[in-house]
Amino acid sequence: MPSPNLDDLPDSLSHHIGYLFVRLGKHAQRLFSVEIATLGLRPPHCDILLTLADRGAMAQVEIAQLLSIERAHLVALLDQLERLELVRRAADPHDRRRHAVLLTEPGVQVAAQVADIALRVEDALLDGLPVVERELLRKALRHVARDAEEGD
Amino acid sequence: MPSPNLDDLPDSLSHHIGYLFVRLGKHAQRLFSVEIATLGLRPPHCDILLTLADRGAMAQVEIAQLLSIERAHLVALLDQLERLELVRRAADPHDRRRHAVLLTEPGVQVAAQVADIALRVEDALLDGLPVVERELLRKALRHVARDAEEGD
DNA sequence: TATTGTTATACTCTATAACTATA
DNA sequence: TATAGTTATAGAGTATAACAATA
Repeated sequence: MPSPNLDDLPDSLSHHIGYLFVRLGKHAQRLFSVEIATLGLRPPHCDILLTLADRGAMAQVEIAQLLSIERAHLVALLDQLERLELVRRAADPHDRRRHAVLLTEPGVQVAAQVADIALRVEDALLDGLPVVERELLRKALRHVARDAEEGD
Repeated sequence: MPSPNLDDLPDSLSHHIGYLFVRLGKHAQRLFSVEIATLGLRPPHCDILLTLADRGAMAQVEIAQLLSIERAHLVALLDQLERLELVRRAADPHDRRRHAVLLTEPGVQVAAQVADIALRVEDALLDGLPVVERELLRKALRHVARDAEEGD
C-alpha cells in the first residue's frame, strides 16, 4: 500500500522522528523487496547471504544472534536458501550439535548481486538528497543506531 | 528481540541507509509499543487517535487512506477502540453507507496522553544526538519521506 | 545441566477477494 | 455500476515453549 501524503497527517505524526523512521523503513523494505523478488528472495534471506559473504562459515546460532532472527525462524529461512542451492549446511567437526552454514558457488554470486541491488535501492531512496546531506544523514543514523544498543 | 551490535554486521548492512531506516523503525516501534501497552493500545490504534484528535470526525475510508491502513483491517482496530470506549461510530446523515468515526471524551484525553508518550519516546531515541543535529535529521527525513510519495 | 537445531503454536501486520447495504 | 463497511483467508515477521541430540 502506498504511503499517504505526509502533509495531510497530523503534526504529531508527520514531524515525529520515530514515526518517520517507521515509515521510511517500510518504504525502503518495499523498494528492496520488489527488486530481490526476481531472485526468489525476501529481505531476511539477503541479510543472511550478505553476512555469510562477509564472515564465511557460521553456526546457525551465530547467524541468529548477529541478525536478530529467532533461532526457530532461521531454520525455515536456511531450508529455503538450501533449496535455491545458495547455502549449504556442513558438519562441524568440533561440535556435532552445530551446522556450519556457508555460501555455495552460486550463493557467492547472488550475494554480490544483492549488494549491488542494495546500492541501487539506496540511490533511488535518496534521489532528491544532495550527496553531502546524504552522508550527514548516514552518520546521524549510525549514531542513533549505536546509542540504541545500550538500552538492549 | 534486541538489536545486534552494529559494528559486527557487514558494511553492506551497517552503512546502508535503507537498512538503518528499517532497523531504527523497528527500534522506535518497540520503544513506543512498550509505553502504549499500558493503555491497552498498539501503534495503529495511536495513529488513529492522533488523526481523529487533529481532524475531528472522519469516515472509515478516509482514515484508511490517510494512514495507509487497509479498509478491511481498520474494522477490527475500530472495534477494539470502541470496546475501550475511546472512539464511537455515529451515523452519517448525508450518506447512510458511511460511519462518522469520532473520539469520545476519554478518547480525547487518551489521545493527549499518546502524544505525550510519543514526545518522550523521541527524546529517549535521540538522547545522544545534539539538538541541532536532531533538527537537521528531522528535516532530512521529511525531505526523503516527501520524495518517496512521488514514486507511489 | 546447558546448548544447538528443530517443530509447533500464536499474534500482528499486510494484502486480497467477496459479500451487504447503500448511492 | 460504484462505493462504504464488513467478513474471511493467507502470507510474512515475531515471540515462545518444548523436544532430541550433543556438550
